[in-house]
Amino acid sequence: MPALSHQDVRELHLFSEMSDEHFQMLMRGAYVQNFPPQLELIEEGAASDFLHVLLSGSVDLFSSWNGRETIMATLRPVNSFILAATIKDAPYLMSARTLEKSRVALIPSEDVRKVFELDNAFARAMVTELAECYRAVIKTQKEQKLRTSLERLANYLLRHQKREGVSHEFDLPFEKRRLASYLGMTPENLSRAFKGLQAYGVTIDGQHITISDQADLERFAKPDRLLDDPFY
Amino acid sequence: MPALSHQDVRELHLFSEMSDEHFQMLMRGAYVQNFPPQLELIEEGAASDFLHVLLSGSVDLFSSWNGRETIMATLRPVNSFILAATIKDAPYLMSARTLEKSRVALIPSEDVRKVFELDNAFARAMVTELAECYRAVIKTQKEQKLRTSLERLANYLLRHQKREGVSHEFDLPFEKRRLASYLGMTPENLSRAFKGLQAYGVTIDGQHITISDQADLERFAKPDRLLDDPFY
DNA sequence: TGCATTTCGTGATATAGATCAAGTCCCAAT
DNA sequence: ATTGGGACTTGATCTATATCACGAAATGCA
Repeated sequence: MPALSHQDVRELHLFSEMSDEHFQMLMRGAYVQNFPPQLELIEEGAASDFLHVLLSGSVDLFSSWNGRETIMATLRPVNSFILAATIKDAPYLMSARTLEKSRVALIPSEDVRKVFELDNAFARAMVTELAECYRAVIKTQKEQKLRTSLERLANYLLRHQKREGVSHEFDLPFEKRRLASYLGMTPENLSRAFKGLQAYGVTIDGQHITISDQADLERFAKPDRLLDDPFY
Repeated sequence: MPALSHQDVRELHLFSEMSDEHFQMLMRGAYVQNFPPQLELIEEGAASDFLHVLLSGSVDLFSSWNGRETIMATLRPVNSFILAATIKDAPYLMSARTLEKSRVALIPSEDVRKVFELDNAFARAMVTELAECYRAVIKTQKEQKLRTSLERLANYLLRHQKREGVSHEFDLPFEKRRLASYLGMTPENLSRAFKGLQAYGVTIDGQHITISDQADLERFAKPDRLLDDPFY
């Protein structure tokens, strides 16, 4: 594993507090790989052999049952994923695939569990990480159950706007079919939803979004810190 | 906090591995309270003052937004709840209310965070607990997104049957209106779903369920260890 | 430059489930 | 015994969203 990637991993909260010695133990068996787009990294049901850390690119977590499939989350760098399966030594509950060309660090699960027993700072960082993951899923589930697709889109736009710095114009970060899946709706309905938001001053041209009446959109979207604030 | 309740809490995996000294530190500020049915113990958005441990009775975790409300989970004793909010010192993401007369142990969040820093075994137990909670939510979300209401009911019946020992007859553990909410559907639709399952050999008389054709029901329900096995 | 593929938009229709409105049954209090 | 309320059922709509079908636009590639 090249030293540069080490540094990226080390800077993650999950790994930043542990001792150098234990970090080296983790890195010894770890390696970094470049994956092409649309490659399945993980299949749900398989044993968790590696803790994954996404260094660049992006990754979807998805699940299937009885021929149906749904996207559970979309990950951006730098972030670890499937920590819970790794630490419990349990099968993955979700599959993962790259969306674009991506660099991923693979750390053997066995090493993670061993170092977890040795390093108290690592164990504590894991508590924080898992608590954050837990809360993120709860927020997603709340949003899915409590908001209509139009409301989810409106709030997504407001969140994205905030993330990018508060300008009234910005571009969508990925294609609409993926945005649709991420928001739990079909591409067709996403089209209609964008049309529906025109009534609240949202115009769209290709990937480019313009929010002409911020107050009106917010009045409709009713953003809520317990659902939309990433730090809560 | 009476010694008997101490014992119940101590036996939870979360508290069983820590030192006696640190357990006493937690129990010193803790107390047990009896609550009547339908009492709101926690309101979402509030600061997390106490880690809760349900000793007897049952509790619903639910959320609201914009006048809508949804049940996120139903808890049975003995279990802790809102651990993630407590350890992150963040506001509750869900509200909690008793369903029946319930005994709950309240442990000051500040003490939990303090002991978490001192006791390594406690920190590690927390990792396990949070990983389990995380996986439980993921399973719920998968089930909600991938299964229809009829499929959810069918699988619920199979899970409940297994939990109670594999008899072909059993009683529902709570009233149908609550079961409906738990399964993410309306009471009306639950009625219709029960009728729909008659085609697969399920008969219902009041609270009493009879599964006359186990194989047929399983063929329809397609239970999956990644969704339905509580230990995965 | 031109062709093929994919993405996007839009209308028509289908479907799962919610909501609304009665009506039945059961139980508990008077 | 009578009454009243709650839980449950059932049927009739209503609504959000999915699915299907097709044409237009954009994109990539030879």
